[in-house]
Amino acid sequence: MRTKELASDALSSEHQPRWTRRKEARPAELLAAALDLFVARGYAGTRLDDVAAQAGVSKGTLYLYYANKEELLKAVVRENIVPVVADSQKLAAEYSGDSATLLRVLVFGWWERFVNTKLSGISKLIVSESGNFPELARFYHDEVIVRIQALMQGLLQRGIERGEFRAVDPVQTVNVLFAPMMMLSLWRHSFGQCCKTTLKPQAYLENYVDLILSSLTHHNYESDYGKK
Amino acid sequence: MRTKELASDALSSEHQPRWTRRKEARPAELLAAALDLFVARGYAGTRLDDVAAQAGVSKGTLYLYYANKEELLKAVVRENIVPVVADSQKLAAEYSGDSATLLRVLVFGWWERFVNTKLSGISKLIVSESGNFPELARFYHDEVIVRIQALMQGLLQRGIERGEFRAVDPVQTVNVLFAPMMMLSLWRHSFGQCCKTTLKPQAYLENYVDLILSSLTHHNYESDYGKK
Amino acid sequence: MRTKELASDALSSEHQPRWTRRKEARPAELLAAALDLFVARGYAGTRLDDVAAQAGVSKGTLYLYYANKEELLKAVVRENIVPVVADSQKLAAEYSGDSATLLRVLVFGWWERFVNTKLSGISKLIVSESGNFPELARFYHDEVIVRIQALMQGLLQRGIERGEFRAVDPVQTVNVLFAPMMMLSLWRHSFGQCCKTTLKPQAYLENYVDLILSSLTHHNYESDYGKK
Amino acid sequence: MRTKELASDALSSEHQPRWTRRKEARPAELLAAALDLFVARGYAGTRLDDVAAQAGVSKGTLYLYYANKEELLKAVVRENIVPVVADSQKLAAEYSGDSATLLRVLVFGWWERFVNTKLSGISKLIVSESGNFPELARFYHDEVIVRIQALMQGLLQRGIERGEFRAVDPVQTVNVLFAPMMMLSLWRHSFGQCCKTTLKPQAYLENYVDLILSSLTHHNYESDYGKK
DNA sequence: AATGAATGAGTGTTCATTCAT
DNA sequence: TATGAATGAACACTCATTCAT
Repeated sequence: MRTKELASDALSSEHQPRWTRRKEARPAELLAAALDLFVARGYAGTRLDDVAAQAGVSKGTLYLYYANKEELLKAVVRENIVPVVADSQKLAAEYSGDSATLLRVLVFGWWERFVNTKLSGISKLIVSESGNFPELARFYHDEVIVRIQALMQGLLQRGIERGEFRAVDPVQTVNVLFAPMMMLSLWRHSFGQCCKTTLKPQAYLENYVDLILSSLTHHNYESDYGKK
Repeated sequence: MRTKELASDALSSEHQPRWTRRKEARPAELLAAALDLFVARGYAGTRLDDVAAQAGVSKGTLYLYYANKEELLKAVVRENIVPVVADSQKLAAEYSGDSATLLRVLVFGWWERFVNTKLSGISKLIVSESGNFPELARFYHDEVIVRIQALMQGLLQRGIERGEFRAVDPVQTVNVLFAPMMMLSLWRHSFGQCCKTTLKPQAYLENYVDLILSSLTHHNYESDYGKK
Repeated sequence: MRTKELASDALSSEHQPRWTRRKEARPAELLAAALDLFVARGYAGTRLDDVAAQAGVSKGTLYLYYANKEELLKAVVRENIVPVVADSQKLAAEYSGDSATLLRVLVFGWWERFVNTKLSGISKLIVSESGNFPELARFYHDEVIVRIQALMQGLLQRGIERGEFRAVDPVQTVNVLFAPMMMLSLWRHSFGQCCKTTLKPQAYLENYVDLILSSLTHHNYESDYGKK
Repeated sequence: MRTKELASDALSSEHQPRWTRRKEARPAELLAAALDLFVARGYAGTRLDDVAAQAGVSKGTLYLYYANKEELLKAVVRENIVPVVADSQKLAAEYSGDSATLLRVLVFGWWERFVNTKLSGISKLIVSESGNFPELARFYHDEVIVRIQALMQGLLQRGIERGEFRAVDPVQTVNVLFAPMMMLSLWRHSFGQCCKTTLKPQAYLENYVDLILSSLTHHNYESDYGKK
């Protein structure tokens, strides 16, 4: 084994044999397979045999990269979450137009880059398995949900400050604003898979934005917030 | 319960019967135990041993009432769902005041009778297991979700007809209106269990109703709906 | 229930109410059901639930009459075997004609009263379960097989003494003579149930008798028996 | 094997590997263990734990090779049956002497290579379990019984054509000829195991052949066959 | 680095048996 | 005598994990 390593090191600068390149690619393939299966069948319903098979490796190989099933799940979540937040934050920071449009852009951006993607399956997975893996849920909550909500909260404050939105409590309102996005993610991976449903994402999102904006621009509405 | 225990304690020193004939009570006890555990640990994570133990019977007894684990799950769902819909519909039919107040009453009614109850755990369960039990999800969708949405849709139409609400597309809007309620149910049984969260149900619901009503009463808002 | 019993007692001298007669009939009904099911499904494959159900009683009742499953099996065998041997022996004792005809009569008698009857299922059952219930097999061997072979042996000796049959070793020959009868019983309850087979009982028995008689009446055949 | 054991003994004081890679040998070992136990205890009475233990592996290993208990049984039957038929047919094809001797050779050949072997246990097993596994019985019937009977039928026709045997109906007679062989197989694995019996295989077979030949060479016997 | 044969604890399910009524 | 609810030991089968190669 020692000699083998030395030999391959010696060769690696000249040409890349297939297995060397795959060495780095393995985790990605494994995570992709795991993501698919975890989302499709849930944690318990996913057999590592199948993950390995779908990734084109043997079951033993899986254990070279991930200590056990739980670690694999954590890796799936971690690896897929990092880009999400970064994307969102960049999107928000770059924008400089009016707040209503920014809301629109954000919402449809999330649709394209998250909800309409395998990534939304992770939300579903984490919600489903939160009972068995609380730390994972906490991780996801802190790394993803909190940040997105912070983003939304910033948007609300920006709109209020610029006089575009009426004064609402940004902290509490954010939870409500967040709900339809989260539900859309869960819906697609639950009832969306097995029921004939009237919910059409585009129309749903249009209505969602419409509802929010009509509310936020309703300057003479007397909410409870102002009074307290 | 207290008196019962004392009474049986007084007698128990002589001999403890292995079991008591309680055919009528059994199913309810079993379903209660199953509901608790399914909600807490998910389908796969729930052992029938534990369900039986929590119900105070042996594992074999479980099979006298439910053919297998899946049937037990189905029974849990079915038995707990029937009253929900009835309650909701009665609540709506009885009301005759203004639509805004009706919305308030409905929302806080659901909170009290569903979301703030074990029943919301069923929603979580069904969403989580929808991949493994699509029929069950379909059943829940058709029996619960669709009916509640129909209720909400009726409310919207009522408000529009009475001139209380501006004209929105009732069919699409309903999906958005439904989202925060559904999310609250899921949230309580996922992140609500393991994360420090700013989400406080009462405030959340207040804001939710506020947001909706401010939108629906914003008569001079130019939505896309009216234009098409 | 109390009054019912008293009433029926009072009436019982005049006519037999159904349940009183059934009290004595129970074991017979149970044995009949058990015979059917044991034969059809084997010992392990027969559930006492089904035996009870087919006999029209509850499972608990079964245990009032038979201590356990094994005892039930033994009873099935014992109860059904008694008449068999008696029948056979009476049949043989009564006959006074020529030995060839006696053989014919015996063979076709067994066919009618044993092989072509549920009873042959018992043979199959005992052979099948001999590994698990050796005592039962021993019992059957001693009570049935040995006696029938004794009968046949007597027939052979009678034929030889009367000069109708050539001299053969009665003890050893009997085993061979017995084989086709036994196999017919087993065949009907095994391959006869599931295979398209050329074996037709009537023709089979005709050929069997034919073969034996042609051999036994072959006086100038030089067998090994005479020489040793 | 000897050297291997010694070598491993020398090393074993340090650590005993949990298992050794023996993929090629496993099926044979498992089938041998299964054959033994199925024959000894019947299908239901055989625990896969025991099969695995007797084969020196864990229960899980069994499932690497056979999908379930039924498949294991089928494999036991299939694997052991193939050589039987081939042997029989070769034996018959090679012979060129007189038919009586051929009969003798065949009968004692079967004794040595089948009846006096574990293989006869399979017959017993299949007869016993024919009710639960009809397809298996059918398979055995078509692959083994039918072929052996065809062999015997050929022998009869050969003898008749060569004038060595009197004219009998080969089709029906074969069933009778086959019976004593089959019964001997069953007997050995049933009553032969638990009863003091006069049946001694050698003498039994001698008498069997004797009976058949004396019949077949009884040229002036008036059977029913010739008359129809 | 990669394999895949082997493991064994764990769980759903069955069913003979018991016993309060 | 009869019931049938309750039991619990037993067993087939699964699958995450290990490790010799």
